[in-house]
Parts: sequence; structure tokens; C-alpha cells
Amino acid sequence: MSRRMKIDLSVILQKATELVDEQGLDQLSIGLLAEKLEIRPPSLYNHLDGLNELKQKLAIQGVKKLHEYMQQAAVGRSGDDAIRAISKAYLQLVREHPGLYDASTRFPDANDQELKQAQESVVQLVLQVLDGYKLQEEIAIHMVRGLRSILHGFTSIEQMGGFGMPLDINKSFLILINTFIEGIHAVTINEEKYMQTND
Amino acid sequence: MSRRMKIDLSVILQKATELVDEQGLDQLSIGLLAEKLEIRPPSLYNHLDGLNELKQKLAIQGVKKLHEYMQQAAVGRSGDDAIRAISKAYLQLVREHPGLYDASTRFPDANDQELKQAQESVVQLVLQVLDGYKLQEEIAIHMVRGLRSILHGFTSIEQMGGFGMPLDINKSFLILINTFIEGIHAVTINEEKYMQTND
DNA sequence: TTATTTTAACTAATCATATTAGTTTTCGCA
DNA sequence: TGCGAAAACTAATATGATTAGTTAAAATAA
Repeated sequence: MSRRMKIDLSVILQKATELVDEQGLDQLSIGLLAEKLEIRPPSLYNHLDGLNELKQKLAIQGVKKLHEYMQQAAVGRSGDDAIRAISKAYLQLVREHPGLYDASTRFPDANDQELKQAQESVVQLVLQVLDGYKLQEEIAIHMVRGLRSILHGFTSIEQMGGFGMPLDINKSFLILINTFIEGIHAVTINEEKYMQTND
Repeated sequence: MSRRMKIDLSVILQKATELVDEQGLDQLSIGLLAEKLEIRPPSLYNHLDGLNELKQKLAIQGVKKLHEYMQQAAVGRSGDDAIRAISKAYLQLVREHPGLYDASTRFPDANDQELKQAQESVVQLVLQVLDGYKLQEEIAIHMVRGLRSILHGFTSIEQMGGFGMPLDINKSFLILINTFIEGIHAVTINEEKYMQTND
């Protein structure tokens, strides 16, 4: 940023992250990014294969950062407390890096091994947090999916400006997480009841 | 589709819907759509203002269809049953019209009145369903947000192929909804406890 | 230091899309 | 039949991504 910043992949990713966080993922273009880096568009091809590869790398970075946030939040906590902490961390990441998070959910190549592994590590982290509930293995996985759905859903809707009514959004979030936690407790008490697909 | 189909806005929207449901929202282009309609790209401009207007109209159609599905599902039901029914309808809509649903969450103009109104009608429908729980007005709205988050989150993750583990996705969904319902019951019992933002 | 190699920039050109301008065709109907 | 509107068309322009081929600059080896 000062005089002649040395451009390498990490600088490119950093600028791209700033760009998408400020202007949205859809505004990311080779041209605009090159402009921010003060080079010509084709020069970017010396560092990466094109826009798709860039988006893929952003996706990976986004998932890794999400994991990082959640992991830090989970340190030294367990049970309900841990769920609240990782949920809050998730929300915080999306608010601080809306574009990067968006990138982490709209990637060109879902089969990318590095991406898959990063995603898996988030799942494992949540499974670890749920470990304390002594749920059946299968139920635990369903619960991970549930919590992910809640977190992704809430943050996405918030980002798209979907909560229209003038009502404290943070409170909505806390209540949602608490409702889910209460639900887990209820399910814990009678797991069998929930293992049958009654429909 | 037969020999000379008369092209008007509704035919365009229908073909566009097929296109996005089959190939994804990002594949929607003036060129491809024109090809499917067997006309030249510029001819589409006789019917609409451009790609953005088309996407906006798809978004509105998507929200309206979602409302329709949910409303039909809610007829004659109440309480937990009604929540399960509208949730199932939501999931069904997204599975039958993934591209249209996607369009309904990524629109060019969030201030469009028709779009806002359609979205509002979905919120009102869910509020009506929650009415039976006799929640405080404010809590009810938080719960609407919660359920929307769950439904949007779950369906989005499913669509992006995000549920990696080999475990019945439908069961995950039922458990999630049931967990949420149990949570509502728990919260209902002691609403005050959840009205304080303890963090 | 100087020569060589590699890296990373550049210009110019191509391709895909959206869009606009201006023209022609088609079709319902007076 | 023939007019006027609707809706198609061709041609042209603009923006972006990308490729090809070239040059400059930096790192490294002699």
C-alpha cells in the first residue's frame, strides 16, 4: 500500500478479501482487483489461473478463518456455553468478513480437496463441542447439521438485509441459539422418539 | 415449444425458471435464454429491460411461489403440526425449484415494493402459524426469524452439497424442525428468561 | 561485477455477454 | 387492402476475461 508493495499471492488474496468485504463478492473482477493493486489485468495471470481460481482460494481462506474464529471461541468452554461461544464467533466472522464468507459458500469447485478438508475441520470442531451432550453418534451429526443450518441461515439473511422489522437482531440471534439449545436438551431426554422418521 | 410459441413475459419467465432450475442461477444469460426461446438476444429487450429486471422478476416469482407452497401446507393445521407442514413445504419448493429459490435470495433491487410485499406475506404467514403458541408479540417475531433462518440455512446448505457425511438428510431436517419446536415449548414456559440479553 | 535465468510486468488481440440503435417484418384489425 | 403497433432482426458498441507474445526487472550464478 505504501510505495511499491511487492505483489504475491498473499497480497492478492488480501486485497481481494478487502474488495469483496467492502463491495460484495459479485463486484470482484480481474479488472477492479488489478486496479487496486496498480497493475494491469493480464499481470494477475502471472500469479493465478483466473477469476475462478481466485474465488476458490478465497473460499478456502474463508472457511479456514471461520474455523479459526470458532476454535478460539471454543477454547476452555463446554456445553451450552460452548455452543453460544462458537455461534457468536460465527456471527462475528460473517459480520467482519461478509464477502469472504459469501465466497466460502459459493465456490467454483466443490471437489477441491483443500476446501473439503477445511469444511470438514469445522464440522469436527462442532462435533467436539457437542460431545459433552453424550448424544448418540448419529443424533450428534444431525445436530451439527442443524446448528450449521441455523448459523448459515441467520447470517445469510442478515447479510441480505432480510430482517425487515425493526427489532433487535442480536436478540433474535441469542434467542434462536437458546431455543436450539433448549431443543437439544429436550431431544437428549428422549432420543428414541426422534429417531423415527414419522412422515 | 411446439411450432411458433407466442412469446410474452410469462413465457419468458417460465423458460427462465426452467433454465435456472436446471442449470443454476449463474448460468442465466440473455444469450442462453434467447436461444431457448429461439429468438435473437436483442429481441428480449422488447419484453424486458435487461438481465437485472429479469432476475428481479424471478425473485418476486420465487417468493410468491414459496408463499403459495407454505400457505397450502398450512391450511387446516395448527401448532407443531403447522410448523412441520410449512417447513416441509419450504424444503419441497427449494428442491423442486432450486434456481428460482436462489433467485429469490439474490436480487438486484432489495427496495422493490412488489418484492418486499411478497416477502412480508411470507413473514405474516409464519406469524399466523405461530399465533397459536400465544407468545409475546416480540418473541413471536424472533421465532419467525429463527424459523426462516433454519429453513433458509438448511436448504441452502443442501443445495450447495454441503452435507457431506452419508447420513439421511431428510432425517436431519425432521430432527432440526423438531428440535426447534421443542425449543419453542421450552421458551414458552419461561419467556422472561429469554428476554434479557445476557451478553 | 557481469551474465544468465526467472519472474512478473506489459501491450495487443480475441472472445463472450449485455446492451443500444436503427431497421424490417409480422399481425391484428379498421 | 393497408395502417400502426408489436416484436422480431442486423449491426455496432462496451465491458470483462483471457491468451499470446514481448519486455523489463530482479534474483542468482559465474
